[in-house]
Amino acid sequence: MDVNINTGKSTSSLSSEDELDLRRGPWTVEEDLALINYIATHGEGRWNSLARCAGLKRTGKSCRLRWLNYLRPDVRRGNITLEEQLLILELHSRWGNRWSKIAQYLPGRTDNEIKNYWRTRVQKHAKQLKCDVNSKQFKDTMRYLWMPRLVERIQAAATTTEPHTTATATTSGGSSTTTVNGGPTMGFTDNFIHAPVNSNFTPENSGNSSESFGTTHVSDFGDYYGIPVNNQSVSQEYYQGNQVNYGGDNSLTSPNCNYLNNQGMDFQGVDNYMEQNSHQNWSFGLEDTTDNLWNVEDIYVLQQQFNNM
DNA sequence: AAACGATCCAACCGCTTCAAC
DNA sequence: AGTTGAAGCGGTTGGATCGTT
Repeated sequence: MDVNINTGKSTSSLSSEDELDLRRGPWTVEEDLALINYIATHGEGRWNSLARCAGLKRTGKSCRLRWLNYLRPDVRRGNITLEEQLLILELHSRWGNRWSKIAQYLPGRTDNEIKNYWRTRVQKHAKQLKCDVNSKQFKDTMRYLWMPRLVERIQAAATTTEPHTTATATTSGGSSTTTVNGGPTMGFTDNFIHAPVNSNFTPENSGNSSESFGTTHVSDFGDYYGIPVNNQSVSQEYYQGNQVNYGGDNSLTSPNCNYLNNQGMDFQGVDNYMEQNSHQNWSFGLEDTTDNLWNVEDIYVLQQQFNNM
């Protein structure tokens, strides 16, 4: 029986693509170079004819995907940073699985990458909490626990980056600002964390090393409980008061819901900022080197809360 | 060292939307 | 208005890698 060496399929059941002897599966270095060189000369678009003209035995679709998700010079590699996590959570809470729309606000990140992050990390936490990722409980947990924690971690990490960078994170009287390397601060109308633009980002320095961004390692969340912010253990304070109250009126408060409410944290501010700065890369590389956001005790407490609802 | 399971992510698939004619 | 091809999008898959036993 004749078998197509690329697809492994019997030639008797070949599709039109197979008949053209189209390749599938992982791209080779030669294919990548051919695609890059062709686009460098002729530009992108018209993917089917591009694939033919470039001498690639691939579908236009495959070429487009390879270019957009991997070869494009501005594609950012490496771990999703804390700020990016925060953005993803916020934007997903608003738009759901609109990955490409979300990706528009994370320069250099592809919809595919964000989608993978969501499926592998966020859904994993939902699984740990034994609740559906689309349930109100989990969404509330994200909004009132996870996201405030991310904000704290961003601030804490920014603090610990000094004096390696000029990062500062201050909170006083309900305001919070973060500035790194003298970059512009985020123009949130409220007191959302002010993250700067990383104007130094290039594909070359976008490796896994957080050093490439001039920032320091962010510790595991388990260790996070000891990170002092403003000369006090915010996280401990946070955790001690960490009792989510689900009122009969569906109101939901938590200690760091206080962060949201008392400090006037209003995600309209995120909106405003993103509208103004969507063309910019605003991450400053506080890579989350772990997805261990919850420790065992967290999960237990949350499960208890869910069970009591 | 080997086997196994879990996790990650690049790539594919099918469907929808858009634009040109 | 209808058709067709290109592009975009979200869901899914499968192989590579990593961690555990």
